[in-house]
Amino acid sequence: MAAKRSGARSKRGINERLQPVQEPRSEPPLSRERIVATAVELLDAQGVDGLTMRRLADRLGSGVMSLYWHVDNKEDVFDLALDSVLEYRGPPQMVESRDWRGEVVHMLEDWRASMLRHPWSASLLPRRALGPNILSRLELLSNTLSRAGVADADMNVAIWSLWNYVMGATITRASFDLSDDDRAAAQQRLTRLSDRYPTIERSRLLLDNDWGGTFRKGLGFLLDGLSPG
Amino acid sequence: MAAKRSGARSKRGINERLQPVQEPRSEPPLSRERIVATAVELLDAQGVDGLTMRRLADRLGSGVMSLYWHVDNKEDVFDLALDSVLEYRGPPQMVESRDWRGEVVHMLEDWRASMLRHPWSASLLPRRALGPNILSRLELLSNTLSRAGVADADMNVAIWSLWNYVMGATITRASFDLSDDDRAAAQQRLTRLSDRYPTIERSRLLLDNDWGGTFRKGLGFLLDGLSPG
DNA sequence: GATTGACTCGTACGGCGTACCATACGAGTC
DNA sequence: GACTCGTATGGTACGCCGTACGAGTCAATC
Repeated sequence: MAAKRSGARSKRGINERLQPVQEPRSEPPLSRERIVATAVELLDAQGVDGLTMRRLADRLGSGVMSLYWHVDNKEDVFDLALDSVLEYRGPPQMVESRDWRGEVVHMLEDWRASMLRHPWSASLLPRRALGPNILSRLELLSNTLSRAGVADADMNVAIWSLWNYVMGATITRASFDLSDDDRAAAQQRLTRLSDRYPTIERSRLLLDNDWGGTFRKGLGFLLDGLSPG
Repeated sequence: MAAKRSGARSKRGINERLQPVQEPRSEPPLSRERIVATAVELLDAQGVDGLTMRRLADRLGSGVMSLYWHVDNKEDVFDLALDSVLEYRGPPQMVESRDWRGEVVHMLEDWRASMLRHPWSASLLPRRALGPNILSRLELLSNTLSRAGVADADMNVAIWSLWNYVMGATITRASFDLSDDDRAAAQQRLTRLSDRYPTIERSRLLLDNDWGGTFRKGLGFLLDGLSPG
């Protein structure tokens, strides 16, 4: 049952006369854009499992089945929400910089940041198709690498390597985002088994939570390997 | 009523099921192991969404609620199935080889292969905890890199970089495993938009389906970047 | 025989995605 | 005004889901 009747919905009006003052009351009409925006809100607030068509409709003040006029099904909602979150606006100063490495790093860090701002996107991406915003990023990447002198023969490998790295890092980060307590507990569990896993115990692998720094440093290593010089 | 770890069910009669033609009918008793094995079967056959507790029970010839004696809940089943699929037996000849690079490549390729043999595992891993088999692999990796001369300060970055790479590659591969037709259609769609994405169109990024080769080559680049020499 | 603990499972509940269908409304046509 | 028709909304219902609850079975032990 639709939660609230604010009264705005009832005919009530004494006169139907058109009113020049825009009537702002009742919800704006449904639209694909509004549905997607609300879905992102809901996903941000409640995570992947928190998005249900019923809740989405509630938040929109509409009936559940009305959604299906604008979207095909729930999968569709996921696809749209995901792509909507991955738009890229380019580096701050679009100077024709010769700093290809900086450009690549900026775009990939932004990519990661965009996904981490909406952690559900990381776990969603693996099952989704390539939307326009993702393709744009790949295009930009390809372009920059080309200008950087990566050989055509290595281009696809380079792109996929960077893609893999970003995806792996982001998905990992998003899913292992434990509280400090959890992390400490995990490392402690590890310590208890330290005869089994002495090396990773020693390096405190699970305690290290400088995700950003680790990401940047590892990306540097990968670019070292990829760049010709 | 949490299910207890009951180790000792072997108390059972020394022999009771001895030779006579095995009674074809009645199922063997439920057990954690049997549940996990059947869950893997079901996941292989029907994918993540295909696994339901009802179907699992059906396949086991038991009632649904009986499962809950042996596992906590459905999440638990996922965790167990995932870890069960990631066991690693080490390189073929456990020679004390000086070929650290070969060892790393072997383990990571095996990792990828194990997950691709059960494609659901790729989309599952991101949300799961680190099971013993995963930790073993990390331990081995850490060990090998250490012997290879990777500095302690870089160790965690190196491990996570390789982890990221493998995860990204595997998840991507598992989810983009389109048919040839699909792939051609995707590339065609891209061609239609070739003014928008000229560079990736030209490199035929989506048509390249030598996933294994790309994986190996990119891994090589990453190791180049990681290795001191 | 009674008790106990390990194990099995039927029933039921609340929630899900969505198919189907009735409805409402504005615009075009006669 | 009466009519269709495309667009949009949403109530009801169906079948499936995970799992809480509690009753039932059976062997081992007293």
